[in-house]
Amino acid sequence: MSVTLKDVAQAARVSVSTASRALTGTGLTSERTQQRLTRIARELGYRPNPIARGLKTGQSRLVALLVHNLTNASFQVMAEVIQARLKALGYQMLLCIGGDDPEQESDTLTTLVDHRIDGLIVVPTGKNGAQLKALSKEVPIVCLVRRDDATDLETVLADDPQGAYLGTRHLIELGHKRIGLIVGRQDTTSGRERLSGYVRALREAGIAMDGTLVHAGHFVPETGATCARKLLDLLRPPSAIFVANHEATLGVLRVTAERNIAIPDDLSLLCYEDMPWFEWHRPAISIVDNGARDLANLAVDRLLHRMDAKGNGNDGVREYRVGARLIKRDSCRPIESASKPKSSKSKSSAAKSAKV
Amino acid sequence: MSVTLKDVAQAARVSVSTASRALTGTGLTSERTQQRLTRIARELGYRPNPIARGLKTGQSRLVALLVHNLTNASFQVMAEVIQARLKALGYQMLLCIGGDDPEQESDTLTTLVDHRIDGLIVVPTGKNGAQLKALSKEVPIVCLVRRDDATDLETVLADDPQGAYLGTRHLIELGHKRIGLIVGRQDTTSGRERLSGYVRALREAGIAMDGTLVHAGHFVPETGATCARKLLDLLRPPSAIFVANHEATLGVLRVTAERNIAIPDDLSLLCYEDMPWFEWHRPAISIVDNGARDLANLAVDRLLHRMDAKGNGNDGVREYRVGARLIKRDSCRPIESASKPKSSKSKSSAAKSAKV
DNA sequence: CTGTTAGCGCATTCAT
DNA sequence: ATGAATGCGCTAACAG
Repeated sequence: MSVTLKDVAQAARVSVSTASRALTGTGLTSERTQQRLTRIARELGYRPNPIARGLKTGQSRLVALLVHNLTNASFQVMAEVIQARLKALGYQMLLCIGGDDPEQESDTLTTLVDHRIDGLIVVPTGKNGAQLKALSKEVPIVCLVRRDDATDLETVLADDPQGAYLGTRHLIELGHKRIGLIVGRQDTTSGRERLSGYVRALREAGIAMDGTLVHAGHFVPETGATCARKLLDLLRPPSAIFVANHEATLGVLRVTAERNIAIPDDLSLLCYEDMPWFEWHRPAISIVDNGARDLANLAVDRLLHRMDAKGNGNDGVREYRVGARLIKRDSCRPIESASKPKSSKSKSSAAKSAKV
Repeated sequence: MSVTLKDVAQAARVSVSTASRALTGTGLTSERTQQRLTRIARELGYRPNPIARGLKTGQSRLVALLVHNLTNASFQVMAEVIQARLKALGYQMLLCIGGDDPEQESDTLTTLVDHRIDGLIVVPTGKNGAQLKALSKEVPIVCLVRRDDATDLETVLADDPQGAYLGTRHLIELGHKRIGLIVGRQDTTSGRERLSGYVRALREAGIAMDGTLVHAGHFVPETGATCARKLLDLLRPPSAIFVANHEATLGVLRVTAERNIAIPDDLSLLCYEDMPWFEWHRPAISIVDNGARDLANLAVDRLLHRMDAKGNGNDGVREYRVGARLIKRDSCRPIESASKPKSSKSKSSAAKSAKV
């Protein structure tokens, strides 16, 4: 079938090992044979067999990325960035989609080490800490976006406390007092941390926390719809909603569309994590940018570092943070007076009836 | 490090070959030893080494998917679907992103066969036909979404002629006579075919084709912006635009937003290929659905078929089509009279000022 | 600097 | 039905 090292060696009338040494570029061969072998290999169209090499060396030039899905815009850019970086380094990316399901994650994890991957970047569900910890002895692992609390792995996180704080403070500065929060599950790093940022901003502003304004839920659009309805059905609905659960954003938008709620006139809307179309949506949607691209790059950096410093175990493990940024667009607007909660409501219903 | 077949064999006091036979489930062992070995293997936590197995068998349980990017919504769902299907069958998916760049494609292709992938689903750039053809002798290949004209590979395509026809006819039925078309590069299957569908619908309706209304361009948002501007700057601008170049959609939206063009009042907009947010956009954007999910499923089906019928070469190669569907939402509206282009314009500006 | 030998983990042929 | 032996393609330890 394909041309092997043996073929090259024979053609060059040297032993297989000489050929190997010459082509792998260990300086253990004479300059001349080195060049000669390289030439012959090229002429013959020799391509080393990574499988055979892997069997010997225990390496595969395969690096896996395990994410929950590809619908989440952050995961998309991370996958693209990571794949590009890895390919440039001669690695192939094994992309796995775990669906945020612990069982699938566990499953995938084992098959991945079976395949002798050289490294792993994983967005952990958080339910397979023990397994992850065990695997980390076999292969360098970097956790991305979420921490797995049961482990002590190198971890690259967004600065969610800061991001949520930034966003909430922005809304407060615009005069909003009743700010609805739709946030991710509280058993995830980001879920907890974004809530904490929200709470801190409120406290700093001397605004009493109102539990009815905060909803935590699963990472699906339906969550957004359900929570948005609950918020808008409140006796005193919020004048702004901070959607800090990326996946829920579509659901929220659906509800505001259904109810003909004008943004930002009737309601200010701030979302977490950018999507390409947020900018073209009307109104353009203001966001807290989590820095997906930089997160991915940093994760690759850290992984490569650990892959180089091979065998160092979980030595010098660290947690990294990539700062968030507020990107103001057109979906948030100032509230003039804080003392007329009715006004906004009547205004919206007026707009509604006018439209019908 | 990890437990090997030898370990299992020793623990069971049998030879390695017996262990191998028992565990791979060739019926060449006694029922009893079969079960005993299975049990012991499980107890020891034995996991076969795919690398070693691959070296022997020439297979890897790896199937590659090569797409242009993950920004395109269709590619996202295809990647998700394909990965899910493959994993269920015990394959790992190698996701590669080629950026629609022939050189990258060629590069990736060779490394993939180096890795002895068992199958390949590829969205070809169309510039590496020869290579693809050669590789198809080593590994089953299915082309997806685009055909590579220089090859005769099994190919799964969307029914773009039909889809474009459907979309164009829809606009015509709404009374539009001047329909702008922004379509993909004409050196791609989809680009050519969508144009042809547009042309056919026009011809059937007895509408003369106006070259200034048709723009073909690269698959990037900028294309959409550029083309939209050209169309709107026309002395007699179109009353509807059919964006049949998925990636260009954002660019078109940007321009209409910039110019405060109301959709569908000032301009009807129809897009090709769905995106999750099209439904929540205001107005909700009507689309021609290319059936990404079904395309992916069919591609996997065909690939598996060819992988089973191993060695059959390019025998019985076929081209498959997945039909398109029109999904009407709110971005297209009927034109009452063909002779009052001014009316719609003044109306929209009235609406606009009313809102301000 | 080069050739010889061995072995990675497994599947498979040939014996028995 | 089982064991012994061979080799997939490559790298590395060991001689020379």
